[in-house]
Amino acid sequence: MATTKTPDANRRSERSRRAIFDAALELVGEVGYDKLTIEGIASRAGVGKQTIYRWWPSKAAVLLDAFTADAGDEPGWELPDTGDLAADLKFVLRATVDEFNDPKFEAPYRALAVAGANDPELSEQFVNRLQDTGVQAYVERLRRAQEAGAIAEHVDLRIAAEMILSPFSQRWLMRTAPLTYDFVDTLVDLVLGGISRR
Amino acid sequence: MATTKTPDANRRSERSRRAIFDAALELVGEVGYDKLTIEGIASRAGVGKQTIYRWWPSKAAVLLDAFTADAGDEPGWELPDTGDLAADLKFVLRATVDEFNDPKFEAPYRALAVAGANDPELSEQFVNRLQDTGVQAYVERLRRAQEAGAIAEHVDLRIAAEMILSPFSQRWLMRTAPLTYDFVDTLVDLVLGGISRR
Amino acid sequence: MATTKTPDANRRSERSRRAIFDAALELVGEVGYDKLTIEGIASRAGVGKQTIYRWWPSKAAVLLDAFTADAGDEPGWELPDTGDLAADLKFVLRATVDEFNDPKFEAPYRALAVAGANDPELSEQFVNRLQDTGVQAYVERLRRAQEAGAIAEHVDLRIAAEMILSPFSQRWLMRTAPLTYDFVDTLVDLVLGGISRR
Amino acid sequence: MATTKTPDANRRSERSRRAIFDAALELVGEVGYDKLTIEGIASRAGVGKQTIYRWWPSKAAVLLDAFTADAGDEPGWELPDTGDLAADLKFVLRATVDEFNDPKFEAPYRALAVAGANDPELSEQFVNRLQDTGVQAYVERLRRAQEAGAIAEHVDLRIAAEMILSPFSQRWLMRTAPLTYDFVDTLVDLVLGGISRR
DNA sequence: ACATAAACGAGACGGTACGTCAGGTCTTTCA
DNA sequence: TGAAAGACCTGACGTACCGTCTCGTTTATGT
Repeated sequence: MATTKTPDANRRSERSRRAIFDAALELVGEVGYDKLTIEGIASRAGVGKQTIYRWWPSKAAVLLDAFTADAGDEPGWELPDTGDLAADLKFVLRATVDEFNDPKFEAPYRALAVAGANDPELSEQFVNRLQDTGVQAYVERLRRAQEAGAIAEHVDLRIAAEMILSPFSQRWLMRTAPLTYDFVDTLVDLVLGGISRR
Repeated sequence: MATTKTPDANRRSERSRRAIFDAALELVGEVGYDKLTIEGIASRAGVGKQTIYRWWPSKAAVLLDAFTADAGDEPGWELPDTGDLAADLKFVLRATVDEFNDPKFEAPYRALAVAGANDPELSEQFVNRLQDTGVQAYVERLRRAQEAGAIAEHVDLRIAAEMILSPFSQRWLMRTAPLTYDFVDTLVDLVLGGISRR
Repeated sequence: MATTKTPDANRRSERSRRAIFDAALELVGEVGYDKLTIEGIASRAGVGKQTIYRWWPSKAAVLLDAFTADAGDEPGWELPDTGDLAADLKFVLRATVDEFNDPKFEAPYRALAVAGANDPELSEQFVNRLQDTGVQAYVERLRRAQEAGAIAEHVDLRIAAEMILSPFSQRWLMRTAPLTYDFVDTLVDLVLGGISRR
Repeated sequence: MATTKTPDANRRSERSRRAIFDAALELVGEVGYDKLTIEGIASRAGVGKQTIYRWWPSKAAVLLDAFTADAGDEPGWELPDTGDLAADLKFVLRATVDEFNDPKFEAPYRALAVAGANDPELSEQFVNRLQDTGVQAYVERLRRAQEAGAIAEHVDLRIAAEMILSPFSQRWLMRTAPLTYDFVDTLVDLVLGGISRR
């Protein structure tokens, strides 16, 4: 049956799991991802190193679990639909601006984005568990707008969502410019209206 | 007399500098950024470790110099201007698709993008020396289009450029989807025309 | 009511005890004493670690029991007495040469000798249960020879026994020289006759 | 030429070497050989672990070097020769009794004897560098006595020396009985005269 | 015959030390 | 005096076992 050394999850210590998550999130905020170490997490959590290695393959995996356990991103998340697409998008994006400017959120999320860029396997998990849910919610809202006739039929909604979200993510990840309400408002307007003169 | 420890750049060995760049680029392609080490570079380059530490503060800095020395991105780079904005953008973006799909280019560029995300100081250099030149070229082309009346006056051209480039970068960096000619063509059309029904 | 945690020896599993002994003796032969581990014994014996810790305080104690259970050295062991002291001693020592050159015997016995040298408590048990019986048998045989007038009255028989046995043990333990029939024959003659010229 | 990674002994730090020896000898006295660790030595010596691993293959090797560097046993060591063999032997053995009863000496020497018993390679070095010099000195003294006619010609002097030294070593190593002046005096008399009644 | 309590197998746990790798500093030797 | 070589201290890696501590599951009475 090829189980090959899988530890018994039933006997797992919930207390340790929580302590490891807390320690990981604290430490990544304090020292940054590069200086985050398994030993440091174990020590802060009051846990043996082996208890971490038993359940996770890398510090990135620990952090990913810690982050999702914490910020649990309920899967069925949805954007509001007041009928006014631009307003709805701006509303949600402004909230996201606040979230991404929160230091509690920033350190682990940036660390995961970065670790993912180097490790395709982790990247997939990161994207699936954290980014895609967000993108899907946008695509869904755009789909309803398209059905209501507000968006042209030929438009690829996935790409449309990326036109909104990627400039946002990119600015944040690369720190090329601050994330402001103005920025997202302008972005939404340009995406909806296009840049060409009519 | 306040130089305090700055080595004399005149006496610097050009041979060593080149060897270090070559070794760094080779190795990052072979083992990836995480497993790239100063010792490895020094050994491959036939150089003492100190020779690296004397001139660069980190492996990221070495790589950045190596990459820019190699792919030198001449600063006065410009987009073509045939009068057809959409065609010009698509032309350049298709070339960029090919470039980003080239393994030679991918490893170091991704490494730098990632290292930058965690290190604001490096990030600034990376952005200034590699990304901004690209964005500026786009902004410049868009400005000419705006002057020619093809783009509405109120449009923030920087954000417009990001609407094109960020979805592209993001897909590549996060590997969320392959970079294709179709994708960039669609992207250009949507950015120019907007997604709303007229 | 001061029993505090003594396990009930009646309920003890004989099957496990045997399996542990077998595993310990096998493993000490295969990997040596230093690399002998409690976990290894438990695993080889198909036994929980706790079952070992319940009954023995250390791997040395397990090995000591395993060895004595196996090579049980009946306590009332005696040297032959044909009337010819030298011949009797040589006969027994030659048999002992063979025994000590048997690999089955060597690994655990050496391990115990060594472990004992570092651990006085264990040493006592080892000496009492394995070595003293041997020495006593020699002393006994010498005593009879002394009573028969073959050995001078003033001789300390314990020391006399050690003069025979210690060079033997020492050569074996330190591997300073091979154990041969010649060696023990010569030894017996020298001990009996002394080295001085008459 | 097959040098395979041998470090350059010229550049070696004498300060570190000494500190390691001191730490090893101190620690083996304080905690015993089993609980002596490379990490402990490194830490006590204020030295990196790698500096130990660079120069020695095991804690036993460190201890052996430390002990011989300290108690340097000048190779040309000789027993006194007053013409009275018994007196000379007793004199030297009484001094050795004192030495072996000195706690400073005991811990490392016992540790080495024991480690050697389990590791043939180490054993050889231990025997060559510490034990053989002693035995040789005895053999030498006995040889002179033999030449002077005090010892029978047929006597194997190596075995004669072992008859004196092995009971001594054995008692000490196994703690079977205390080392006293009386013991060594008796031993010498019995070895010289034999135990048989004349 | 059955209840019950102990020993049992299994193995997760907090730890310690292992032996290795690389970081960044310092020193020696050479051209 | 810059550079090669590489020893040094430091600290994290991932692994192996330690001895303790639950978990169900036998097993062996003792009522």
